[in-house]
Amino acid sequence: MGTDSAGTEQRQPVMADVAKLAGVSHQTVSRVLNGAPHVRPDTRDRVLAAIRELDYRPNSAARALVTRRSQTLGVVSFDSTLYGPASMLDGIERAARSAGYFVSVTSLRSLDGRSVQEAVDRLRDQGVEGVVVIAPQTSAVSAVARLSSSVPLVAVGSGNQTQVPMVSVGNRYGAGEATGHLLDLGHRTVHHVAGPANWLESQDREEGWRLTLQAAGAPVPEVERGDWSARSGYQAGLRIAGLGDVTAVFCANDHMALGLLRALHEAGRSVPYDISVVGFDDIPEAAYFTPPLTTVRQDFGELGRRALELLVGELEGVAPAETQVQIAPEMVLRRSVAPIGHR
Amino acid sequence: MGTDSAGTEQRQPVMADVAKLAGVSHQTVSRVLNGAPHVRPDTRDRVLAAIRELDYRPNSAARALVTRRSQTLGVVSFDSTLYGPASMLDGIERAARSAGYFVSVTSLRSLDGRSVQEAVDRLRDQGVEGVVVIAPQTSAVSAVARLSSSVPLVAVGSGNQTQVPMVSVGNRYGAGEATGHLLDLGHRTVHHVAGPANWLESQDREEGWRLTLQAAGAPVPEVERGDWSARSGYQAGLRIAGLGDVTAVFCANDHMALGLLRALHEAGRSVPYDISVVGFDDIPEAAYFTPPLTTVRQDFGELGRRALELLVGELEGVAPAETQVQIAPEMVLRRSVAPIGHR
DNA sequence: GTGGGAGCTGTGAGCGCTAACTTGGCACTA
DNA sequence: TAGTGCCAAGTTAGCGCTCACAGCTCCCAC
Repeated sequence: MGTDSAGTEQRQPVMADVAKLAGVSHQTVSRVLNGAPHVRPDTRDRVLAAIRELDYRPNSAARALVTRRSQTLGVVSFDSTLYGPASMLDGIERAARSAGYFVSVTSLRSLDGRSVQEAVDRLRDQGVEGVVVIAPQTSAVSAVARLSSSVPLVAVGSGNQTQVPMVSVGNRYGAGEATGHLLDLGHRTVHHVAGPANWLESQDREEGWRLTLQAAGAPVPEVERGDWSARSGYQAGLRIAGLGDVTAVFCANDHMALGLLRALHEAGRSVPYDISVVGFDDIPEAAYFTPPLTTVRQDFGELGRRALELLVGELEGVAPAETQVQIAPEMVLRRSVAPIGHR
Repeated sequence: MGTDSAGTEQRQPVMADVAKLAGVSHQTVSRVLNGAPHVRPDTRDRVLAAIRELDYRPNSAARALVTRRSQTLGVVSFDSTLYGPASMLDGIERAARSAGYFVSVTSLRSLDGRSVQEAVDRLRDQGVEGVVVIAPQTSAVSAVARLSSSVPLVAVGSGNQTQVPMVSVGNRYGAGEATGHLLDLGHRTVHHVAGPANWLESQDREEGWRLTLQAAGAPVPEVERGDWSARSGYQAGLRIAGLGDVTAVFCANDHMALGLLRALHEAGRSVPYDISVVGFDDIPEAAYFTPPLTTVRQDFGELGRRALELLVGELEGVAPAETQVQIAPEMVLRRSVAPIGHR
């Protein structure tokens, strides 16, 4: 306790302190802070100087309380260790920052509807203004669709779940391109290592593959199913190597393709001379697999950015031009594919 | 505008609404919400029922304003697209949630001190109670050290920067193990593909490698330097393949090892028969490289968890047992190494 | 009885900010 | 000179919550 009646306590300065130092009212300080008009330049300068001198920081809780805006968005992610979700999160965060929002994240371990609901509730309790859900499992999407939520929400993933604004990649298209490319090279048919059955991306890629085969009159082989991991791709590869008549494989992601490559190598099958392999995602490492992997590139960062754009549009009352955004993937040709019979 | 004077407006219920419905004062509602003692069971039940009926959610801004606690922690990450940072973020988020905190993230694109300062300031403006910095560059660490910040802060990365609480991996130790293992196998020396010179992890791994060679009296070859990417490992690999007398290479991470493997393969050098290769990290895919990669495993999730533990300890006034936590990495043996002369 | 300590609940103030309104001054017009 | 309008401030009232402090009831010891 200082001798001065004002005290010299060691507490954070508040707006009133700035006002006193600058010789104005707290409201004028607020005006300066918020860029309101009708403040004389020299008054503004005095206020700014006082702010600097005291190292004053506005209290965000107080502001949020009165404006009812937290400037914070929530992101629910499934497994942010995976390359895809991590990249989307990164894209979302960057876009959010440049739009003036903070980003609060929460990860899901389990993918049932209840845990999605819980995650969104948690975020909502924190006061987020909107939520992006990165949860591309069918269960999660349907959970999102019937989410009893008063918070604006955008999903990123695949699916034609029109109840919820959504941005996704043209998985069906990309898978079709990959499959078509292999058929064009003379392969009689194309085998498929699919992702988990409950992921929308798996379903769409599988469908794209299947429809393309059917359209070309090619036989549709039984699907091998993995879980996105290299390990599961390896196991699928061992089974495929045992089949004997396989000349082309389309994997639903690059990690599984890596495992497949490994299994084929161990089984003494040469890629691409015996078997051509195509992946999906184009992770940065795909160009350095043995052999370099032909794959379908999707821009995860862009996906995240577009999702955020959609959400911010909704929040700030801009008419939602489209609530279903689709981003086209693009084939990247590398040495893991060859025409049939090429040796 | 209802006929009732109370109105039937469509606004979020507040504590007073719950209190009125339950026939108690707002303070009693608060007590129930915060688990305070001296509330009669049936009163508590009435309040709980009212909360459920109105779907009441406490306003976190109001609570934060009065308690001066936001229940939010900040994370500054460098490139959350990379496997390491993404995994740490994941570990941090999970640990934070179970400790009752929210997590707000912000990504750095550039790594100079100023942008670290900005990121921390931004988080602080948002009202976070503490910050974890995942920024393993020397520049970032020194920036953190002299950060003019009134927020508790923990760094995760390497280094002996004792001014800041820090949790890191025994990079020197791990690199020494890897190098020693290769020497034990009869290799005359071990080449090294290092990470960026300004990353602490690079520096420590390089030092571990160098000291081990020197201790064994082995010659210390010139270092090849990459940037963690498979691409840079590939380029280093091309150079190493041109050297001719190399029999063992230790790469500072698995992605560069992947590129190296690719380059050696293209150059017609067999791994492990001509050249043994060891990586660092043990990313999930390392077991499926061609050949499967011997590497040094570090548990990123654990790293994140420990960092958060340290931070929460600091926040909640627990005596900081240790402010410098070190986690031991562990070698994982796979087929990319062989004794010298083995064929 | 009556004082007093528990157990339970209510009252009032105030966290730091913004929104809405009010006030005072000055220039320009009629 | 009075009236109008605009600019540049100041004043007041909350936002929804928690904290500190009263009360009130009940029960038991003396």
